[in-house]
Amino acid sequence: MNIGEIARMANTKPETIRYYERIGLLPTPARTAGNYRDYSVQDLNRLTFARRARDLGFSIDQVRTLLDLGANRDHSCASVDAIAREHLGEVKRKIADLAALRRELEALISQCRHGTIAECRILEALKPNQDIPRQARGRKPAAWRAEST
Amino acid sequence: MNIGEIARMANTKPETIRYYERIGLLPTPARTAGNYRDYSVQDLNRLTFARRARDLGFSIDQVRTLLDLGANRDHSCASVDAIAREHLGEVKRKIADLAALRRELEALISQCRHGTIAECRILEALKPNQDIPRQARGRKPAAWRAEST
DNA sequence: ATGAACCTTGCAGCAGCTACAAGGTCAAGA
DNA sequence: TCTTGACCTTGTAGCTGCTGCAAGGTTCAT
Repeated sequence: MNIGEIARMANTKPETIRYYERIGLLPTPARTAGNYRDYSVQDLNRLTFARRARDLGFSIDQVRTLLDLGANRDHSCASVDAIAREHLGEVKRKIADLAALRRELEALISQCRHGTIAECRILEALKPNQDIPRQARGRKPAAWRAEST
Repeated sequence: MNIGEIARMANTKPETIRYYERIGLLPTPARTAGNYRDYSVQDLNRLTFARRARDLGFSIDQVRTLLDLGANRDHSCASVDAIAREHLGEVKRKIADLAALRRELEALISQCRHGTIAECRILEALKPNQDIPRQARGRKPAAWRAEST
């Protein structure tokens, strides 16, 4: 198979495959007489595995490790489990972070009174809160000013 | 204020501030006799605003727009609202993608039987499904893009 | 023979910083 | 006064994971 064929089969692109080769995630393939990359079924399997793991959000380094682990058939799969769990942990953390973010944004947006910029609560809420002392915040907005591009 | 002081006050780093200046997010500041950057309170406010917006996940471009919008006090704040809503939409989409991912990972991990690599279900599940008969079972979650923040 | 559709290499770019290196400046202590 | 060390300056390269482009080579059909 040439690079375009394997790319279609693995649902990816030639550029990505060459990139994977460059960073050592895929072995350097055989070459045809015309210097085209010539891939085997093993190459396709390795690439497909890598793509699937990437789609699940594993980092390139994690994919590399998973591929390496897969080579030792007698080894315990505990390390595989550990990598998956670690990744799951990261995903959960990201979800929590984004959920907090969503709450903040929703609070921000819910304050919009659809007036002018001068009384915009969203911008207010983003502002440095140094001079919000006791009064309502509308009074000293010149504290920050944008100058143009 | 020199760059280190303003950095501490805005809870960021000199490198970041110089970067913001380079990309035009912050204006070029005054300079001292010794060619040190010399920041005003306005600079600090602008930077603090930018950092807060960035912490809430707004892109640099969105921050730039928000800052520009903030300059026209008479303008309607509808565009500010729109940007915030758009960002909220992105955040929600990301949360949904990550939630799908989490379910897949949990399914993967729950299959681990703690045996050898040869019988590892996690690796199995990641493998090219070329010998999974006729059921087209190749779906993947929405192509989510991992990112840092 | 010619043209399209591929392939090759190398390099630049995206976001949003971060981390150097090699030198200049400044305030404090001996 | 001199020296130390903590800052500052510029410029440049690196991070992740690709993606795109340019300039040229190959293959295949017509």
